[in-house]
Amino acid sequence: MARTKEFQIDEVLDKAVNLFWSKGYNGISAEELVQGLGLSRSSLYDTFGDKHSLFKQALKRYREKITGDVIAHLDHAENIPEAIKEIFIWSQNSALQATGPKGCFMVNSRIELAPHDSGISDVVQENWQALEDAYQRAIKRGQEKGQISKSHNPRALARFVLTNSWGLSAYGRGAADKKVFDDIIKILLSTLKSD
Amino acid sequence: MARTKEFQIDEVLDKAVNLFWSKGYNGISAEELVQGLGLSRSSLYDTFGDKHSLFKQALKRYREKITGDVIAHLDHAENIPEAIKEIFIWSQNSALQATGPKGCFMVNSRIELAPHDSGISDVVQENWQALEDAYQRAIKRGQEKGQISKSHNPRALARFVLTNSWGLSAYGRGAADKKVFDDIIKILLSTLKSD
DNA sequence: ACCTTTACGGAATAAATGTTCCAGAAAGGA
DNA sequence: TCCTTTCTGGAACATTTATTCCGTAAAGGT
Repeated sequence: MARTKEFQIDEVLDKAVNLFWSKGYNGISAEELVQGLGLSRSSLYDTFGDKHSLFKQALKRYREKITGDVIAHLDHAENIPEAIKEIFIWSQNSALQATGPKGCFMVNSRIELAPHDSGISDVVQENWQALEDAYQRAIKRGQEKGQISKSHNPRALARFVLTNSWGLSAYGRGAADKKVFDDIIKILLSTLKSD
Repeated sequence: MARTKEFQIDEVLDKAVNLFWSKGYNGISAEELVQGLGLSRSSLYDTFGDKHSLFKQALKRYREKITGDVIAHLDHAENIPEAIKEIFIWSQNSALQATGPKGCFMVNSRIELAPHDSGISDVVQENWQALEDAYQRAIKRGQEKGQISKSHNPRALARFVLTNSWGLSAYGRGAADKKVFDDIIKILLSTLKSD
């Protein structure tokens, strides 16, 4: 055997997620990545391949960690409207905090790269579908429990919730007003419950 | 007097809008701009300044033409829910067409640049505010006419509509399913009308 | 017809970007 | 302890990028 790596792959990948999430694929340079990730150029290329390959791995890591958590939250929820509200509040908090990357890494990547990069588009597409399915399952259970209106089918409502989530992700990427989040969350929940 | 320009500034700006809208600020090179705009490098820099300045002018042009049209449409509308529906159908059509830039140039720019570029952020911010105000005016008239539910105030509903519009803009930037647009439009309009 | 002003085309430039390469050092097994 | 493996730091590379410069040509007013 030989020398072992001086870094944890997942830790570096988490840093890569934050860097790409914050500045985008084209917005960050190889030099900034080397600085931000804290390992040498050669280790970076040996371990993760080129910039595009690193980006894709970071995107997949986000899919597992962040999106995975949201899906788990929905799948374990008892009170569905409350669970959805919590997800939106979480998004609101991250938008209003001074530090940390803004918006949603998947939405950002879809907008920056999806039209011209089918490899990235595939990852982003799977992420939307997984979320749509998770919302759909949760909303269906919510309807069976009488927590959510049955005036629209679960699939359509899932897409509706997700569209609002994406809209707020885009909004939260710029100067954001808490009142806008409050308004959206309030109306969205009243739409889910009404009937 | 001296020689006159061989191009129309606004025509070039329209082309610049399409190029930046399609590939983003960092995604397009100066070389591609020269090719796509059809004028020489020196004319380009003499007339519009550097790349960043050209981008800002393109963004402002979009604000006048595209956003301006939407606001005018809302301000002249008699049937408000119908007018809103038309705007969303227009967005749907552009997303489903094979050609042409996808999504909304303002949303794209907010996501790519707003967090790190205050000059661009200002333009994007003004665009959101102008649209929010226009939706607010229209929805207020709709409520007075009995076309729109009064269970939420016009400002909150305006923000809600705009968030859905932005969510669909992000969605429409990748592979888009007509059924998703149909679902969102249907639920959004039923939310506006219900009481 | 001339002269001033300004657009034009393209070469030229300096900086930044993504990537590779190499020599040395460190780790662990034999 | 030695040897093999492979990680590491940094120099080096080719390419691309954004921008400037300059000689030439064209337009319009006098």
